[in-house]
Amino acid sequence: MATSPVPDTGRSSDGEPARHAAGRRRGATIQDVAREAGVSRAAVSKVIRNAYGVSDQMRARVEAAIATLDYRPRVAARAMRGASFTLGLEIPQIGNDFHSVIASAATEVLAETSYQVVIAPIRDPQQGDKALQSLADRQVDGIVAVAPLVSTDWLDTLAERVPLVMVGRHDVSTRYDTVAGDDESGAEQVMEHLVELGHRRIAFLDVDRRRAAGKSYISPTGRDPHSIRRRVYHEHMGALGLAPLVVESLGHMEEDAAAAVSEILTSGPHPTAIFAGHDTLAVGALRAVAAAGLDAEDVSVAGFDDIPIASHPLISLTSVDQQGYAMGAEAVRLLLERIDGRTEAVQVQMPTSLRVRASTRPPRSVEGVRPEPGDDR
Amino acid sequence: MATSPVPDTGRSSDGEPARHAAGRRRGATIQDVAREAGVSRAAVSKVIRNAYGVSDQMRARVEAAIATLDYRPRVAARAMRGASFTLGLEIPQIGNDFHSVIASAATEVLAETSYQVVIAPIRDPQQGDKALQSLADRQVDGIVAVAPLVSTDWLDTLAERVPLVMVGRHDVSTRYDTVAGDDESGAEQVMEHLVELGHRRIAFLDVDRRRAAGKSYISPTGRDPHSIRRRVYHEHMGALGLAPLVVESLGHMEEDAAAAVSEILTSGPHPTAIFAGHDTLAVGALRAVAAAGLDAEDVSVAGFDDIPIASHPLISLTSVDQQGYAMGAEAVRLLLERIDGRTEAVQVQMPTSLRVRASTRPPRSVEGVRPEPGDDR
DNA sequence: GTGAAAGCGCTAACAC
DNA sequence: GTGTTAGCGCTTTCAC
Repeated sequence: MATSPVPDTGRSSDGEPARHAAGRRRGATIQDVAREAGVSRAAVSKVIRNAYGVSDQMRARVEAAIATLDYRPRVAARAMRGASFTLGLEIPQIGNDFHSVIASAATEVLAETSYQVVIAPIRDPQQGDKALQSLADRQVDGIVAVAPLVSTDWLDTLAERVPLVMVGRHDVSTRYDTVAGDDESGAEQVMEHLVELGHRRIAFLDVDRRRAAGKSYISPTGRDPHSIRRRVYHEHMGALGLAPLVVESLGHMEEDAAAAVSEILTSGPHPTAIFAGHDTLAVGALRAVAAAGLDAEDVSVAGFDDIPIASHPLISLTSVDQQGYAMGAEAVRLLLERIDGRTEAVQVQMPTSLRVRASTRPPRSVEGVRPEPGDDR
Repeated sequence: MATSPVPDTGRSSDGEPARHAAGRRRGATIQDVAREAGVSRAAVSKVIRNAYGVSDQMRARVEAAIATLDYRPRVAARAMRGASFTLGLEIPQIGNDFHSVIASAATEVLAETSYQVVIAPIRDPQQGDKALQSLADRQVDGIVAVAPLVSTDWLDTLAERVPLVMVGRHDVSTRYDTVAGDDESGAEQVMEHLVELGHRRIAFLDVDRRRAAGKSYISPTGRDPHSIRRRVYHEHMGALGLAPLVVESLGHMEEDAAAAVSEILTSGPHPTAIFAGHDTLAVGALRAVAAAGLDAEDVSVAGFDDIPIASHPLISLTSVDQQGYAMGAEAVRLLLERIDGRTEAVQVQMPTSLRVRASTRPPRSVEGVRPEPGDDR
């Protein structure tokens, strides 16, 4: 491993510096190092890979040469024969706090290994397959993807080529692993909480997936987190004899949700509580509620994921904690296991717990049980 | 470009499927495609690169073969000869909203080109050089980095190897471009605003950079955004004959800032206003203020960057908008220009404007001019 | 323990 | 217009 903190000139000891078309200097190659150290290329390769069969003396010479030339192995060249020592992380939206938490966890776990992470954002939700595919083209040694909008068959095929772990999918595949929250029980907790507070006109805020996904909309298997949360909502409403009301946002962004909620708040009687499909939508809902001059007693809002801002005292959003950080860490751990040879598929489900905060209150009209306005941090 | 949405088996038409050590199937190669189409490898290469000199007939045959085999060029192999068609984006912290905005912008601009983006998070602020270096090792065709903690010399040397654009640095290098906000005027606007409201005990909330950076602390050139903001703060306080008070957070995270601010709020007389070095710190400060049961008339808070949550009515943070999205887009544009051959360095400075919101109020003790509590969205 | 040789999959000259 | 050739920098047998 090179140690010099400054990239060197890459000038090999015995010749002119290699240059690229645009006059760019190229770094030293394994050949240069071998020459400098007076050994063969293979010997250098062994040293940098920590492989078996190098004498201490040779190792020292090679390491000195590496330091002198500030040699750095080209990942592309290594990837052609062996591994790239790179793991790909695919997240649907950069800037989504829940995804960020997962990414942070992954990055941190990987910091203890010799793997690098590259994050590939999906530029277009319809193109989840493209993004995953391009990660595979990049010859990463494994992929963690967060809830991509692709079919299980497609993933199965991809998994034949590269070790794969999915976060936020409940698929039971034999070829890749999954890590997901217990969406069923999480959603139940939300509904029970709202009902207990006395709410009856409860809306579910979801993304209009058909429009968000566009033409290549993947048929809902019913096993994705949002379908489950929505189904549980419907079941509870049905069981109580209440009329369901689904509010559909045009996208996953806060402003999309705010716009959708604004609309229902200004047109006639509105729900007294909103169960949002995830926290970013919930925060957008809060935006609309506050902008309309209303508060939690007019319209309570609950979310899912317990993103960091949810616990902010000024936001204080009731949400379902599904341990995003642990999910990300676990996903990476599973991936490393897979790279290491495991072939049986594993499904992990994280327990959920409801964090009750100030965004959910008994509706103004009802004499319900006052919750303690406790903030859990 | 292959069009089949599903990765195929990669079985070449005339032989057994290539397999990897771990029994992983490998995809078709350019050789397989050439065989299938009955042409040479070079011909296939020309077709996929859209290069000059291919007859329509041959192009059709090749494209059919590509589709049949679901051929996908290996990025690693391409990178060894030509370009990787990948741009690297280096952001200091995944999950920081300002960085996310920049990353989104970059991703969006690149979506219109044939370039892919990979994001490399810095796992350790002390290791900005490592992260950049590893992006270079990955043979990306260019790099956009957000305010890495490295010296200009180091960047100059790196820039000899790969096209480079820095965001949030005011360096004037001859070898790489910079895009930065007008930190000087932005900070002035904040200070003038706070003073005009009647504040006199104004604190500056900054990250304790020496501790955050650790041993490899890069000497402050004074040209980085935070040094400038802090200097302007000191200048204003000095000009008014006021005693400066710098509150130092242990890190860039919201909770670090909240902890630091909590401390000064509970120990004796506290400032009536806090100018935070960036919005994440400001949101953390608001957390501490709210947790202490105080509001904007007790302690006003202003930030820098105008991250999306700042405009949330429940947060309503006064902040300096430096057009993060435009910065990200501009950085990518400059990088593409550089890849295209430009060699003169360019420095872009974005204008700033203060978004006054509810988090800054006249101090309770003062009869100042009430600002309009306008929220700008 | 060490080195020579054979590729990995692709592109860029240069022949034809 | 099309095919042939020579590598890019690395890893990996397999002799020595």
